Amino acid sequence: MSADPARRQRWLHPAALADAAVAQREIAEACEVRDRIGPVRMVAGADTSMKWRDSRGPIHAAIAPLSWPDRTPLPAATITDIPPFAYVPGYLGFREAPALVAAWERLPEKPAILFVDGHGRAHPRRCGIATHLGVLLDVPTVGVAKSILCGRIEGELGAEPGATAPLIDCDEVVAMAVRTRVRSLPVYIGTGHRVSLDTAVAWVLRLSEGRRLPLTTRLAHDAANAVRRGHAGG
DNA sequence: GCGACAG
DNA sequence: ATCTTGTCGC
Repeated sequence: MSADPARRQRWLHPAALADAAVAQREIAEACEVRDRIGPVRMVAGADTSMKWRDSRGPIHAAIAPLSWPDRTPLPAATITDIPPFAYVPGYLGFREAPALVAAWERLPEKPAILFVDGHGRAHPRRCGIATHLGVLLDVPTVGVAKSILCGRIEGELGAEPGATAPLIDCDEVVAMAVRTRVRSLPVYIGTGHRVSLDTAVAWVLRLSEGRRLPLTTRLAHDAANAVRRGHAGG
């Protein structure tokens, strides 16, 4: 898609953890922080679901599309896969991206922007799962995370919906803490790939609809859970 | 060395 | 991420 097969293989299935860190730095280098988005007639959310305390069991991935601007949910593309290893903070992409890439390939039509559950550049090596997936697919992605992996909020975050405060790591703005709903914890929005930070925040706000998480995330979460519950032993 | 740590 | 029940508020 965006790289030669050998490099792509290392970006998706690194041989060891040390190779994974190298791959993440390469992906971060390939990541584009400026807007490069086509006509938006469809957007989508990406999420995975798994059994409680079974970090090595099967993961169920879903990509849930939504027509734009009418916001009509379209059939989700799903797949069940066995992750290569248990969850390790900082390496989420290697665990979930293979299944999400497979789900993406099952979509009859490709969305213009993909909203991913997790961070974009707000990662120690600037390679959260949103960036990881975006570069692999060469698709515009936005990271929507519910908690911080690294960095700290600069200043005070207002209480009104729409209020923002930068998330800074090593003197670099890596994401925005955004209040999407009154009296709710903030959400951390970041560039995944080919979407600027301002554009990412604007899109999440217009998809929030008075809830903490954007509609795309909610639909993907529901679709992934539905697959898990319909799965043997789910 | 110790604590922190997306999903 | 995940389980489960209840409770509070618009």
